[in-house]
Amino acid sequence: MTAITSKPDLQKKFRYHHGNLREAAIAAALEILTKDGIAGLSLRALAKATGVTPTAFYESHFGDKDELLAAVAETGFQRLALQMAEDATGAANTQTRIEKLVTSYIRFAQENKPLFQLMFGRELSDLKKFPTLAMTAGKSYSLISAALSKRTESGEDARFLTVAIWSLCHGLTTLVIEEKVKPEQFGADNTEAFVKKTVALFAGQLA
Amino acid sequence: MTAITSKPDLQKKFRYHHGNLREAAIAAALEILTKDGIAGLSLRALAKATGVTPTAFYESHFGDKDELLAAVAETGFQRLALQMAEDATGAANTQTRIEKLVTSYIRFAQENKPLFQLMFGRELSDLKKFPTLAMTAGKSYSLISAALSKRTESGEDARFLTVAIWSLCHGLTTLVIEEKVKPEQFGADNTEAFVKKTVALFAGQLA
DNA sequence: GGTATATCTGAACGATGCAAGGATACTAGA
DNA sequence: TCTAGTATCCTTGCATCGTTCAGATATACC
Repeated sequence: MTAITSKPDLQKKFRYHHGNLREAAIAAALEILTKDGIAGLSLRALAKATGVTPTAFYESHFGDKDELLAAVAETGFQRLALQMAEDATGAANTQTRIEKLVTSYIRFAQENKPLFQLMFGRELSDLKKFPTLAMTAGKSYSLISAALSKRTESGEDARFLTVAIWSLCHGLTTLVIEEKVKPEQFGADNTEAFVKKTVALFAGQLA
Repeated sequence: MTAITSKPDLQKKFRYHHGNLREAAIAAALEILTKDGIAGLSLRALAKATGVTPTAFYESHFGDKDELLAAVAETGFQRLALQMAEDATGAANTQTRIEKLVTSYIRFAQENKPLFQLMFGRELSDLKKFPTLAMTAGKSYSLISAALSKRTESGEDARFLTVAIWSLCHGLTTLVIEEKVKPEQFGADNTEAFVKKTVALFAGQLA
């Protein structure tokens, strides 16, 4: 855990009855998520956690349960981008930078499985309804893209490589999380070694 | 569509009231799935479609709704493996065979989006509960694996390459389906061209 | 034909997301 | 400081969901 969320006295600017229910709801949702998974994340459970009635979230803060989930997912994307940026600092060259980014991505998914499932789940599928979410979600994509743009001059090739690496990264992560692929199948002792070996396949394109 | 399922008179071996409700339920579920998505696939809707009471599925055919979903997903995996095998027949070499397999995978997901979402969704996450499903799901993996084993002698490297390609394949598919990545970003006119370009990255390892 | 068993029905329970209208506490203007 | 206005929250209630349980019914077997 090591809750990143600061104490429940966030901004008390708009403090009426509860005092910033929106932020409290998101924080409580993240806790429930790690404890009981997506299935346990009901509005009633959330209401009990925040000391409020199940219908208190409507109209004022979230128009919908999906809007709430979108807000939670958005903080998830922010954390992911943050962690990736941190883990990739001080990378010697493009290749090791990509390695670190991908490894960080997988680690985040493993340590925050339900949150990751929510972020890429089906309930938030139509991004037209959540434009802010779509923007935030693009941050981790931008990190990979930025790492490549240093080496590849042609915009065309850079975009191609970005999507390819980002696909491989996301695919491996998903398959590992859902246990469709087990680490034994990697042909390597651990995930990190596999990632290194995989990224090495792109080495020719990175130089 | 083009229902692969043969007429509703499957095996009438165990025909009691309805006559092979299990197969009828799966067939109806596939129809509802393509029409209304996973959200519309309720036991009550399924009951109405098969002319039966919502509780008729329990005990005798499926112990659970998840068991029903698992059965539906299993036929999905069967169809996927079948389509991939068909699409990859007559491939000149390993590389084009991989290309065709990956392209077929993506096409299946695009043409059967809700089914694909169910197959790799979160509700069937713990495969320990559905051992048959896990086996069937491995078929498409085996196709890629088999395509590679012709060229790579070392089992170690073959497994590594299989997971890498299968990850890239699944990742791209997922991102495209959930519209996290749009075809414009491919740097290519269509999906097929992108796949070819991507697989070409592995070319050095395939020869 | 009679009995056992597999299969299906009917009613009901608890939980869910959500809509509508009333209550309450905060803010702002006088 | 008092009052009006509004944002926030509560209460009640509805439709739907998966699921359980007791009983009805059709099929299979002898």
